Amino acid sequence: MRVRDELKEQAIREKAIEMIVKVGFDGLSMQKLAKAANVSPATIYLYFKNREDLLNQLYMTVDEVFTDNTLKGFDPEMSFEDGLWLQWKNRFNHHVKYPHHILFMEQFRSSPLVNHKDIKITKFKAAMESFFCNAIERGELREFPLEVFWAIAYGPLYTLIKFHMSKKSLAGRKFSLTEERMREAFEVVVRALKK
Amino acid sequence: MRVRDELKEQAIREKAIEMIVKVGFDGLSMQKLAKAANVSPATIYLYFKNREDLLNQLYMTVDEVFTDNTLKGFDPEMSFEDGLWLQWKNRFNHHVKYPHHILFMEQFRSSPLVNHKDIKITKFKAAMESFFCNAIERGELREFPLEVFWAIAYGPLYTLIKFHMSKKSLAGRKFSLTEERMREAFEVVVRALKK
DNA sequence: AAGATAAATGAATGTTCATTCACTTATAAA
DNA sequence: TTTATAAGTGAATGAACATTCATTTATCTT
Repeated sequence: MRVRDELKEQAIREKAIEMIVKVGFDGLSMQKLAKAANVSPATIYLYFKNREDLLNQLYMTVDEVFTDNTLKGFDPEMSFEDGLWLQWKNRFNHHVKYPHHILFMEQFRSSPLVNHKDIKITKFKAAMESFFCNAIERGELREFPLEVFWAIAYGPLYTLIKFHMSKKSLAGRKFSLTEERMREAFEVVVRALKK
Repeated sequence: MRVRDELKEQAIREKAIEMIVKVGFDGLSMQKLAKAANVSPATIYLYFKNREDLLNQLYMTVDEVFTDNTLKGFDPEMSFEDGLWLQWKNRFNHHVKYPHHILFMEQFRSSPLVNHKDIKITKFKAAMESFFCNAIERGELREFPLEVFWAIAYGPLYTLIKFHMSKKSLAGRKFSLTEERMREAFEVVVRALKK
């Protein structure tokens, strides 16, 4: 029996994300992907039921890596300040390590294809929610709806990450998100949220 | 000479945005669009050079409407608190009035097609930058890089708008962004940014 | 070494796509 | 009315698409 070549599947997955980021969902064709991954078009169909399945599987994998990286060293019982700072660092590091992923995720999420099962997301969401709730119960935080917290706690970070990733600059010079600047913004955010 | 029927162009534009939001860039075909707009495929090509031109024109129009709505009543000389609050209200109202637009914009921006000329954007960016700089010169604000300000000033608003637009809920109940909640978040943000 | 099995393939299939073209229709000017 | 002109059309075109299939190839078991 011939054995499965895992490198082939890897190549397909990687090239697919690369292509989607470069040329959009619109531009991703199975034949071009096959060529880019050095594989026959038919081979793709050994690993993925069809184009939609490929896209969904990519999304699920990318999301899993994100969850793993984000929860690294994290515990919902941490103090609010420590936990949120760890989240900021984890998320920043993740997006720097996998620069393609954030673009892919954004495209995927803003496209109406999303149909994926929420296996890990639930675990992730649960950890985040219990983190916030613990902090509120401990009386560390001013009382807001969860969404308002979430927005103030993470909104700025993602806007900063976008600036960091972007080739363009807001004012004349290109913005680079150092840990120092991140800390600066973080302290403003935490001071605003804490009691 | 036969006269141009502006309703036809309008129909094409509206249906295109509708379709893109519903079915993604991927799913938008010229023939389906023609059918949806009650028009011959060839008619589309009277108003738009080709598919790409159609998409770019849509983007430019949508962006122009956004700029107009956002700058309504706005003056870069306003006090920081008044100006930012007006921005929050303007942007929120805009996105509620044109719920398709934000999804379309997001898809467009996260797709690698963007190629549009920056005519109005420049005017818009200039207004925003001078607004921030004025506030800093007047000594109203703590001194941060522009991007850090921007991130703290708008990041939370957009996260809130996304929650408001989303069908899904973060905790059990669906979140609705009332002016009261917006004001609540706004005050936290302003307090964090002001000297 | 032979046989069995699943991986891998290139070429083929039928479909859908963006775009064009020869033609018809409506209207402004004469 | 007639004529000129541009709007509007349905059908056609060739390219590109997702997917399948008859074969070939590699590797495990015996």
